[in-house]
Amino acid sequence: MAIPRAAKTQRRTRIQEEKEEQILEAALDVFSVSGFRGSTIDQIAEVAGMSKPNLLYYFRTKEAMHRSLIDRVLFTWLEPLRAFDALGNPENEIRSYIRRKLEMARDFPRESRLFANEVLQGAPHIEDELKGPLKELVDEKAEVIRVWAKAGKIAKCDPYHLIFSIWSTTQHYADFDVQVRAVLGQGQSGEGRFEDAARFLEQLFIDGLRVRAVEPAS
Amino acid sequence: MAIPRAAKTQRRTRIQEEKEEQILEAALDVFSVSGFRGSTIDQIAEVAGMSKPNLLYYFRTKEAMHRSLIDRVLFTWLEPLRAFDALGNPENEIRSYIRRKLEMARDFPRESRLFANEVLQGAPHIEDELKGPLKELVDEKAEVIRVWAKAGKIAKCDPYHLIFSIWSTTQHYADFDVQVRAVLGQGQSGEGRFEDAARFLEQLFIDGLRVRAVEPAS
DNA sequence: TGTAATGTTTACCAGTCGGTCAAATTATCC
DNA sequence: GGATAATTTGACCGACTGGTAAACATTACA
Repeated sequence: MAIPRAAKTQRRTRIQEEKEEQILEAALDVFSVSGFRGSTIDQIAEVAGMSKPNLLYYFRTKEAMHRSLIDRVLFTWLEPLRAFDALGNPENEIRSYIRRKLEMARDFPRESRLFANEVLQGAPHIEDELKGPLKELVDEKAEVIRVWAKAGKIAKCDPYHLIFSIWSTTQHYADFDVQVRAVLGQGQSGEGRFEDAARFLEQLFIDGLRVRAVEPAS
Repeated sequence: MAIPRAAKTQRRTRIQEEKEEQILEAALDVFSVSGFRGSTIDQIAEVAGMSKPNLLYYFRTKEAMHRSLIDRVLFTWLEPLRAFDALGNPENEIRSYIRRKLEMARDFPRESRLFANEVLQGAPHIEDELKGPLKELVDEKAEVIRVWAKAGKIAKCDPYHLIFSIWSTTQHYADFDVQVRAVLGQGQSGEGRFEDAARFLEQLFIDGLRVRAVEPAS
């Protein structure tokens, strides 16, 4: 009859898969620009090309759409950090991490902005994820870096702030894209800026973390 | 009689000054958290402790309030970059710039988030400022850095991306404060993280930009 | 092919949004 | 103290908000 709201059945219809995909795609468009509060279901419906009640047939509330989107994107988003390998060569690992994060900023800017908006506005919907899975993953990788530093493979440094600085510098090119373009001017607005950024950041972090041959006596 | 909307008289009343101050203070609170679209006049009115029509007596529209806030804050915000001195010692200048930006992130996080929200959402209200005054200032300082690099005082690097990286790493501690706290955990949530960040970033940038004693032959 | 489940839409609701208006209150200045 | 200008407020407006109800259309499947 009428009542069953999408997910009541055990198996998901082809239509359900397609439409939910379509909706989340549109939701990503809208939420990533305006944040949760600033976005409206009508906007998302229009981008998705369907009526508002139809959206609400697949996701009962605006919050459910947002939640669903966050869940789906978060895992992928942490992939580069997860790939950080304790057994690899430190310089290579750091270089790879920077490159991967930068590629994600280039290829998935909406995902980056979705999180940026959320965190910027106090992370009201993802506090648990930050304090749980995210913190655990960072703790684990920070320990790896700490060991590297202790073994003299890279310079002594605070591993947490190292991770923060890689996050911020790379995501900057997605989150603050408008500003970057404005400052670089029309000429540099192709994808070349990502190449330049990669070159600069790799140099900065590799040289910045290289162990000084001779420490000045203190 | 009724009509005169605040600024019609030549001289501004004491009350006008006070109330406008009070309103902008509240507006900063609200806009910096929710962005323009996500904020409501009612919220601002409540924080400011006055009625909505009273707010609209001083600022005709929500947009006018936002505009006014941006204008007032932008100048201050660029102060550290403006202080960047072409005649100073490169290492000292960079170190000072990092420290000043970090202090601003610590002392004026709302201002940082106000801009972050705005830029993140496509900078619909400050596009002109970005392409005009901001770009000009950055161009000027980038030239300074370029000359330093050419003279061998710091490593060869793209000055624009250097500036971007200093912006992003420092402002990260204001804009993504919730995330930083979540990852560092309760223990590190005092102001100590700014000290640690300063130490790390100064090391990273100074060592990362120091001219290599011997360049490997290429 | 029939029919039950699934999918879609129109019309609508109560609450909120930005903003106006006129009346009431307060400050200012002679 | 009174006239005049400045300030403040409650009541209100039309547009928009998230969300619902029920009728209608389509699909899957026996």
